[in-house]
Amino acid sequence: MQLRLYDTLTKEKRPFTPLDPSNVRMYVCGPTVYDFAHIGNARPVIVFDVLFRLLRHIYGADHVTYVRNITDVDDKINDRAARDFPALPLNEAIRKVTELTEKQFHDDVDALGALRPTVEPRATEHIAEMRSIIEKLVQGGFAYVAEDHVLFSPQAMNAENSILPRYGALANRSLDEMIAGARVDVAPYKRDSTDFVLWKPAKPGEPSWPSPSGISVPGRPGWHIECSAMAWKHLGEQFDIHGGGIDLVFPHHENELAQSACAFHSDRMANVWMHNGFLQVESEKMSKSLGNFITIRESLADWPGEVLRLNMLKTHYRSPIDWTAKALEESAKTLDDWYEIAADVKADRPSDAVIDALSDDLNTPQMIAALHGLRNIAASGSDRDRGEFAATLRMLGFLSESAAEWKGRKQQASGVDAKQINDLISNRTAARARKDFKESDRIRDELAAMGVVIKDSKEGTTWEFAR
RNA sequence: GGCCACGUGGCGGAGUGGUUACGCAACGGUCUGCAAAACCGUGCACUCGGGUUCGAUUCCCGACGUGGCCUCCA
Repeated sequence: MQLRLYDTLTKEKRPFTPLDPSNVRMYVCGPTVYDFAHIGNARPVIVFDVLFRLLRHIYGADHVTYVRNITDVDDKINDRAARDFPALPLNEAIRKVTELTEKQFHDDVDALGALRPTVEPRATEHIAEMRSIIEKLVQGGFAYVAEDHVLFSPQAMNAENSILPRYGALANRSLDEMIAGARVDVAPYKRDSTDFVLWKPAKPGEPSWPSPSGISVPGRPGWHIECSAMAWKHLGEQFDIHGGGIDLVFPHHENELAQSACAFHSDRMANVWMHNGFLQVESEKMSKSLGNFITIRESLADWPGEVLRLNMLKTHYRSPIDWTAKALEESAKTLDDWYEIAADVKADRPSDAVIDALSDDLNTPQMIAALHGLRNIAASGSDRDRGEFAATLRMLGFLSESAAEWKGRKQQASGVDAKQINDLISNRTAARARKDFKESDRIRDELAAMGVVIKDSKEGTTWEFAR
């Protein structure tokens, strides 16, 4: 089935045609590394990992380039560095914060079953590219220097009657609306309220670099220019897919698009703009003030990463998702079942039904329905059926452990001694053999109190942990 | 205030102009000393009001409700 993707810019689902099938290129906005990533940050990581895997399946693993940046220059990083490492010079403190946070982020997303992107560029290593784009924008008349800042002018962009896209097209709003809706104080050096910063002077002690466009004092980049620079360096002037959270549509992606299109005199930056919906926790917006702020790290203490992964995919990526304990329990139960059936099976080839579901704009709920179908066939079918089920799950980033490892996690988490359980079960079996059902039921209750569920079958008694 | 998205059965959640989503829970059955597990089966739906249509949960208009963006945010 032909891959179809929904494009935020044109607001339609349409067939995906790569610019170059031998090198399909995708850029996704990554983390700003100043603290543990939260469960909301996990959504784009998982969603675009699934897309990455699908593209690799369709075009070949060596023919997809996935770039996810790391933003390591930001006020929040500076604040954190000053707070956590007050004794160090700021630059050193910043490096400590970004290195530590980057490691945390990698550990977390690895646990979620996400493949590492092809390239993970850091903003601070692309200052030259940023300066180069800024110079182009100033020379082209789209940006100007004012009080040691460089500002981009959306008005100038829209005044030019050429192939350039209209500023505001991605967020679907006009410049007039933005001017009318401006609610922040406009900096005095801006010509228009809609102008945004490409480069600004650094405060003393902050990380800084030589400025572009003849500005004599050192400075630092604005937020949006980073992504334009990193995408250009690693994917070229135009590429196939640009992704991120829906909250990035405006202003971040609108501005990125404007910068790149104007700098390269291009009608587009990416062919498809994809945005994942927001995540709520137990029907409430996640926020520090509500106290329902959940980090990936905290979630991983309660659930295997694959449970979080499956849970995330139960909802279509563009819809809002309500993150609840109930849903997680359900996901855990589903994975227990899948592990039992397929974890120790030799993988065959992935199922077309699942590829087809994903090819329809990443319809992961449909994909899961297809997985349930494969599961039922595998449970009573041939080794080949189980091989197909296993291969499909592995392609999607599941079944990274053996069935024993998976089961062992729960035992470990419960702190219960396996030998003690087996002894109790032996005693119960003996009691049942002499028809002492009062005693056998007592033992069963005792095990239940430990969170152990008994399963009797013709072959004997097995047990597992209840959730 | 402006812009946008969404409103499906007890819960989660796809999809479709006329025909089964899927999963969890529930209920019935098989099995069992009784249960659990497993397996088989069953029921339950498309916010409201108009319109278009032979026919709308699906298209259009309106109302109500929920969420998002407009400011750092995945």
